[in-house]
Amino acid sequence: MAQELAKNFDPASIERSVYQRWLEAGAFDATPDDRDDRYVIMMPLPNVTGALHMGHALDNVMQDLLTRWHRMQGDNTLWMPGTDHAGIATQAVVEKRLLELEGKTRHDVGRDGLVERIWGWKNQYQKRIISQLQTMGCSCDWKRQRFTMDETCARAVTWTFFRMFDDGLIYQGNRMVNWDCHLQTAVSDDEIEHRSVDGHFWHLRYPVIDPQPGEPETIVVATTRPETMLGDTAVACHPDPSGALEMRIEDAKQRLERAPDKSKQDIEMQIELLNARRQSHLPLLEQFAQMAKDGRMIRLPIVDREIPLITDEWAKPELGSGCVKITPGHDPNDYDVWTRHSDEIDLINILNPDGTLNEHAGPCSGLDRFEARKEVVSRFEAAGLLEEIEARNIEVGHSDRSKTPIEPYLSLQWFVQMGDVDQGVTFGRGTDLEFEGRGLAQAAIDACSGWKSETGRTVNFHPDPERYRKTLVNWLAEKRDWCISRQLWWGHQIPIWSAELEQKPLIDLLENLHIDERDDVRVRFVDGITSRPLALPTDAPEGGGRILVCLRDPSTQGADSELLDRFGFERDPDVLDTWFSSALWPHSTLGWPDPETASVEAGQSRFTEGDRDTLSYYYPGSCLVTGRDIITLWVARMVVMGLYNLGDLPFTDVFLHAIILDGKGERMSKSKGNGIDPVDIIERYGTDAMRYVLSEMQTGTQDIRLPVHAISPFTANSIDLATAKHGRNIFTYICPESGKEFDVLGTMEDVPAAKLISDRFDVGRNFCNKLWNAVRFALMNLEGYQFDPARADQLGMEDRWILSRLSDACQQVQQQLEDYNPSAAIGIAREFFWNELCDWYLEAIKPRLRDGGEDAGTAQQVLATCLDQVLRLLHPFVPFVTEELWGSLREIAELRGIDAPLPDHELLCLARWPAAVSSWRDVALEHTFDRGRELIRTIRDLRSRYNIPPREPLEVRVRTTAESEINLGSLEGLILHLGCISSLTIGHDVERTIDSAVSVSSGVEVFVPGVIDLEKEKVRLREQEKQTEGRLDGSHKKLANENFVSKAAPEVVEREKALVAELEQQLMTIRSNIEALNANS
RNA sequence: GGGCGAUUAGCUCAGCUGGCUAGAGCGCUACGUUCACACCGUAGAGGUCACAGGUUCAAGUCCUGUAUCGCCCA
Repeated sequence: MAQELAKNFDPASIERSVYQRWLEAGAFDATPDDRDDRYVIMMPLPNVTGALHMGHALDNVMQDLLTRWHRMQGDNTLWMPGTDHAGIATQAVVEKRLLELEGKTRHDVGRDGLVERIWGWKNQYQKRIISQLQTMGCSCDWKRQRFTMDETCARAVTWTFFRMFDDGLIYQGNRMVNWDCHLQTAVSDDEIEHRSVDGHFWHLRYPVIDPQPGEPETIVVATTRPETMLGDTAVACHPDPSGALEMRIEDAKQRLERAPDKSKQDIEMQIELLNARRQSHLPLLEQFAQMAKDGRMIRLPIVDREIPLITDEWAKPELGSGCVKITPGHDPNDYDVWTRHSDEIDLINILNPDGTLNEHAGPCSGLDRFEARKEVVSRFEAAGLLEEIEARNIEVGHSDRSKTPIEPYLSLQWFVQMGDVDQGVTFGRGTDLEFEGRGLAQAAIDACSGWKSETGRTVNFHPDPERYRKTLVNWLAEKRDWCISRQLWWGHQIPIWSAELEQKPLIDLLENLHIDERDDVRVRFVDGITSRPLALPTDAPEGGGRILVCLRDPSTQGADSELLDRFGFERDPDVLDTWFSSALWPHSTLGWPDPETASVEAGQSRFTEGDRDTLSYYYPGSCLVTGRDIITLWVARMVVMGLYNLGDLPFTDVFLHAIILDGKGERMSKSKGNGIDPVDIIERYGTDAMRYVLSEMQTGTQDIRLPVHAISPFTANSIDLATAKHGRNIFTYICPESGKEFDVLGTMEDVPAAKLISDRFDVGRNFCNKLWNAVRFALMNLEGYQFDPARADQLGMEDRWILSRLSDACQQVQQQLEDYNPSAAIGIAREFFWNELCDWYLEAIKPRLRDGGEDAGTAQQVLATCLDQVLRLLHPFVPFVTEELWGSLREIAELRGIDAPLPDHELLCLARWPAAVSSWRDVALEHTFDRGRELIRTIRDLRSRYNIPPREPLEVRVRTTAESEINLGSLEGLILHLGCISSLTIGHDVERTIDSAVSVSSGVEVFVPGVIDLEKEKVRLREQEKQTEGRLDGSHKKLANENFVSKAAPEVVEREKALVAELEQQLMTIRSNIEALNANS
């Protein structure tokens, strides 16, 4: 006999060994083989900045769900795990620690020293992350695990860069970037959060040089960043203020017509103001425009620089003085103005990379930008040039990483051209799928807008395709170039060497490189803001100039880099944006560009297997699973890179799951102090409990609220963080019972740390325990069981019913998973398992099992089959408990099935996914069974109402129609047992005895003699009468309405008529029972 | 400012293309521990579906507006 299971499920006692069993069996290993059906998920690689939180848990549980489901369906399934170096984020945390612990900056330890420390950090967190993923039960192929900076991925990065450089898609240019003065790097638009802060609008007065009689002696400009005036190179006014104001007024009038009533007043006010302004300001504005045309100059205070008054449409005549200061070096709009007037005005950079002002800032040089702001203001004030200070709420961009204000900063950066290219772009160069496209962004737009790759693939979002497609397309449609350089030390260093060369050494270099024979070196000559390739030594331009050399694989091209050194070249110190390497993830991990030569670390699976290789077998993949906040970052870039390098899409489906929020509805994150570590949940509730609840919460579009509780380190009680009082800062709280302070981030040394949990996981723990006990029950009752296909002909009513329900459940779970609806899928599985199998079937067969004999054998066989199928059905959601129970079930019931044994496997995770057996489905029988269940519930309700103990045998008489009489009759045994009934009479002619309690439902009257409280009975029946009359009244009205009868669908009308007939019948029955009661009292 | 979404029982959420007497789980109330499970069983109470209009024979579901909240973009 199999070993008896413990009374309660203890997850901790099985999880480790079950996972070990999977690993030892190589159950998750993916190897190319003959199968055509493959399923490939590339993990959206978590970054090594820190440990995973519940958001990652959800993301990975969803991936594991899909992976296990497909693996059980027999697909050749690969789930590729890995981690991301996350350039800026990781460098930032390590630098921060370096400063905190050792008081050093990155410059103290140097580039190599810092990078070495980051590798140390990476190793530590990668280990932690992998351990978290494994604890969660993730069925990844760990033997293919990659890191974005390992050799294979690094090669893919430089090859892609090289190819894009060669295609002219990568260029270097001076651009206004978002500069993080703290981290001293450019950050992308995605890495900025806009915050509304209390700021000021300073109105500064600039003197006009030699004003003509009647002209103003000063011009007022306004700014939120006064220190930028030090970099002003012009003041602009509108060339045609009158026309511009006219246009604004016309515009407002048109808006007024379309506007809803509530905003009409606002717009009318605007028009009034514009009109007023025409009166008050227009003459002056016209004068400014004239002065600009006359070439009037302005004397810029403090730095004492002469700058021109120019006209440009960027100046808004309706705002402020109508004049605007132009700082092309430090404002994107002003930079645009500069591009239009570059022959008239200068461009001055006043900022050092660290946020202090440089030598161009005159007396303010050396000051920090915020000190300089004070200094400038006070100097203006002293000079009597400060017109006004206006308090104002302003939007300031802050770096996501350092949380410091971003400065627009002009610097030399590398870009990928996303927009359309004149000569077009070749996608999938050298592959069978090669095609021409207009540009990178356009190709991605097309890919989710009906375009199909050569292999027939396209991108679809789930579960709300159109909504998220729009999000992506809207973002891509801007076709903004992608700034890929970062001034960091951690990441993929840009494989470019540059130098200024005269013609002669340039020719020498080209000859030495054998440039015309090489496919791994490219040289370009920078020509203004564009560059052109030098393919032959004879291409070298006469005057020489700035030369860029790109190496395809610097790690193996030592000779080339030495040569470049000799010619005075320097390698670009910048590294690539992290997303550049993560965009390649779906193919770099498979060995691209060449699996044959891709490097494999010790213990890892190879990229080639016989004549098959991972790249051609597993690319293109199947599904990307991620949060919707990352559509633009991930999806767009992966699609672009997949198409560019391989000509095909990295995935066809994008499953966008919910975002995890805390009890207050705020996004969960560890750094906010509301983030739960999945491992804490697992320790308390078990992995399966966590997975069950996460799956249940993943509905369609609804974000997930998870009220966060802290476990008090003092009392071990749980404290709701949504209502708890904070301690000395936002990461500490006060334990209400002990009054002591605890910390939720775990970073404060002197304050005890609390674990964070959520009681929403109770549900999952309970479910697993129920499942455990159902199998435990089976183990106790399957003693001596032998499989016998002949029993298929001896099935009882409840046997056929549960098999019918099982078949339906399998079909529906499958459907819901196909629709990316885990919540509905697990809901159906739960409903079947708990409310049908446990609540009804198990209870129904208890007497049969007790009595033994052949009928017990049949019940055993059906029970074993149902549990077998339930374990399979639940496995992708709750893998540990099902795998463990699978072992126990197989031990006691070697063969399971009805008319033939089901396909078996030693490991559940490799067993066949249950298919709905259509011949088991019997809707009519289900209907009859439902009537029986209703009857039993009615009897239980009567017991409850009259306080009859559940086990006291009852005599029950049922009056019903002739048809139901037969149906219910077939369930007699079941009803007797489950209703705990001593005698049951069912018939169309059964009479009510005078002292009977009565219950009336559709077509059935239930009498229980001898337990009556006449008054109670009458009150209840009258209530039911009233309710039924109400419903009947409603239906009558509906049917009396001619429009309803003529316009509604015929089946709706039919249904209504049937309802009326039923309700009328019921009402009659109720009334006759009331009459009988009245007659008796 | 532009775009997208949400608002349904005390709590957390389902409710597809309009046909509903609006569901589930938790919580709550009453009863129940010899016979798998108290992390359980049985029964029950709980909702003018945010608000105001409209379309329709029929609106939780469609349209318009209002309020509140969230996300993305500028």
